[in-house]
Amino acid sequence: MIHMHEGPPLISEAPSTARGRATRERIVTAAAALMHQYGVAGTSLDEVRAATGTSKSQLYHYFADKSALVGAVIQRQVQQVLQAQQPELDGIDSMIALRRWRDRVVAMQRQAGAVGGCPIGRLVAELADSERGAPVELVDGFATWQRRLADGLGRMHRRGELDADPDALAAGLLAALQGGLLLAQATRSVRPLEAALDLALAGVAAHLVPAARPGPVPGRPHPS
Amino acid sequence: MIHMHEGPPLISEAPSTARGRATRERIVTAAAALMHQYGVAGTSLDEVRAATGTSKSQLYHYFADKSALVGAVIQRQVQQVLQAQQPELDGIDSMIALRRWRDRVVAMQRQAGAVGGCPIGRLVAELADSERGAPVELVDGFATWQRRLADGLGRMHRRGELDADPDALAAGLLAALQGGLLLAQATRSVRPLEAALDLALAGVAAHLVPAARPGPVPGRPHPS
DNA sequence: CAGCGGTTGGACTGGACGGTCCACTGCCAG
DNA sequence: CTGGCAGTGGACCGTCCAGTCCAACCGCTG
Repeated sequence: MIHMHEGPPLISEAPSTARGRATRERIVTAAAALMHQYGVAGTSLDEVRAATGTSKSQLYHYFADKSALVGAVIQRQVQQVLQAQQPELDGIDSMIALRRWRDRVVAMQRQAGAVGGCPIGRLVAELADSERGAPVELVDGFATWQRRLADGLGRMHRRGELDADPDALAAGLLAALQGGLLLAQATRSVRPLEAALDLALAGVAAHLVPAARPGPVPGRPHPS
Repeated sequence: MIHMHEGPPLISEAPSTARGRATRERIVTAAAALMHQYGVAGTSLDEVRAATGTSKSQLYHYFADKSALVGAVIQRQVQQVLQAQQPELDGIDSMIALRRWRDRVVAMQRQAGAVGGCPIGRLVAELADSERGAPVELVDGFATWQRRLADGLGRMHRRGELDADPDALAAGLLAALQGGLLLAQATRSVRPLEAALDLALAGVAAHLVPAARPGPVPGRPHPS
């Protein structure tokens, strides 16, 4: 079981030369790929070493210990995932944009051979501990991801097009994505992912205020 | 990395006395609990041994190797999960029944301290391999779970109350549940689970045929 | 009570893995 | 050219862990 460290720095060394930075980068990249495929526990430092053509001392030169390396991998994956959807994620304030995002996510998964779920999701499942929960970096990753979704939804809400809590909808969408990816990974097919996202999108659409205009929907107060 | 075995039996011994069966049972139960909490890789056989007050030779008397034990744990967890929702899962053929199921699942998670996701989900995340996917037992577990949901939905569909593919809806619901549990585990709160299920339920409701109404739905022959 | 199969205890082994240590090399500043 | 420091190579250590082995034990049946 790997526990994320807490407390004092433990930042190990930040490389000061270009070569050093390149090596560190190479290590994190390879480690991220290996851990995505085989899991954190299933990836040994020797494998990372072999995959990068580095030596043991370099790993420990740039990272205090394995959990520090895992921390770096987490940061990288969070950044990577968010960046990959950046364009579609930025301005989700209409059903059309939401569908574009859906298509993008599905396409990415299909391109990846419908194999291997969300890197963040996998890390959470593996690293979450009953008493301390998941590492903060991961929780934060989910949080900003959800916020990005909620931002656009919030705009729709403020425009009076949506009559539900944008945060809850965003959480639901994110959950649908994660669950869809999990099932997709299990069945090695994108179908469950599509089903999950479509169902969630239908749920969002159900909270659309029918006409921009007239009168409140029966039993559902119209937002100011 | 643990791989599930395939090929020849490898069933090890089935206990023939009551005492033997009790011991085997004790081992599987404890192993399931440990693996749910710490993951498969994070649970050593020595820990299982200690938790059950058994000896190494007993573990290897009843299970060929660790992966056989994992297989038994999987079977147990699948059965356990499905059984826990049996009553609510059995006749999901109305929105009311669907909500009852939702409430049941949320209550179970809340009771568990909003900690630790779905046992099956965790196993899938940890054991799924890029090239061979998840162990069949797990995929089957998901499949029967989804079928249970789809059965009720199918009845609604045949009654003309639902205008969508019951299988896709079931997959979406299951994904929402899994994703919701993952987020719940990360944030240690049931909120995301509620949000996920509510959104999915809204999605199902959106596919309800407006009036129960007489006569065939357009384009969809009414079943005899 | 003798024998036997199912069951149990626990020492032992070989290898994997995280982590340490020290000697060396390349690069840049003075 | 040279001293020094970031960067590198890789042998080595202690621990953990899956899996092996054999000697005992229990409870049944003949």
